[in-house]
Amino acid sequence: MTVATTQIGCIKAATEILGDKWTPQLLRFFINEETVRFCQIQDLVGGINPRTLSARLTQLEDHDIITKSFTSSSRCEYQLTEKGRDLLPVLHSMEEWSNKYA
Amino acid sequence: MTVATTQIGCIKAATEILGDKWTPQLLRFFINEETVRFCQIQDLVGGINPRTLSARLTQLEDHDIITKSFTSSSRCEYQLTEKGRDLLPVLHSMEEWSNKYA
DNA sequence: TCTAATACTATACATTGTGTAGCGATAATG
DNA sequence: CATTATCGCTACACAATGTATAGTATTAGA
Repeated sequence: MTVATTQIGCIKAATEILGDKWTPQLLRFFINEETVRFCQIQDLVGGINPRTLSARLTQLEDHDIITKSFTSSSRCEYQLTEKGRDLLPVLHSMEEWSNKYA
Repeated sequence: MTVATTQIGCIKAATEILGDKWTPQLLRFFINEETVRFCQIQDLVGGINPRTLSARLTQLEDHDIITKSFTSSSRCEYQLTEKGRDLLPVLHSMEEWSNKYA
């Protein structure tokens, strides 16, 4: 009982990130591509609203899961932090489950 | 590129389940308690809307992740299927990440 | 029989996500 | 150097989703 409550609290941080629509898919791209640009994601993911994408990237930055670096005064690219790369095992286990039951 | 697209598609099944608000928390309870009742979840999770809970349970049933069995004509309990138990590794990896960065 | 719990549903509202358009700035092309 | 395309977003109105609160029929327990 107490155990249960404790463990549920502990999953929350991950669900707050991965629970948002598109976020797991986005992170997948980061893992495959190392550095990613805004419009690259738009093209690859297909169907994501730029406003939503913008919100996700900002949120991921705020949580230190990705970093934004400018390649010129107006163009930028994003890449995973260590914290972000640590999500890889989660994404892998999701992939395994998905493959088994797709 | 082609690889990326393939892999993203593969994560989708898991995100469709775990991406909905509350669902990972719910599943956590199933794992700890084996069989769970509607109001038990309401109490344990705290704050989940019964309408939302109802929708989640129906969805999980539709995806063969839980089964519903009646203990009387109007009372029932839910439990994980094998497919549902296979989500345990995902939840564990989410827990690990959460613990590391909470 | 009375009370409390179970497993929900109903309604109105708040929050979140979407489609489409567009904008200022920069990079590529001719 | 002028034109065109691309980049990284924002704005708007709308659709979908989740929430607070209340309520319902049934039933288990005292």
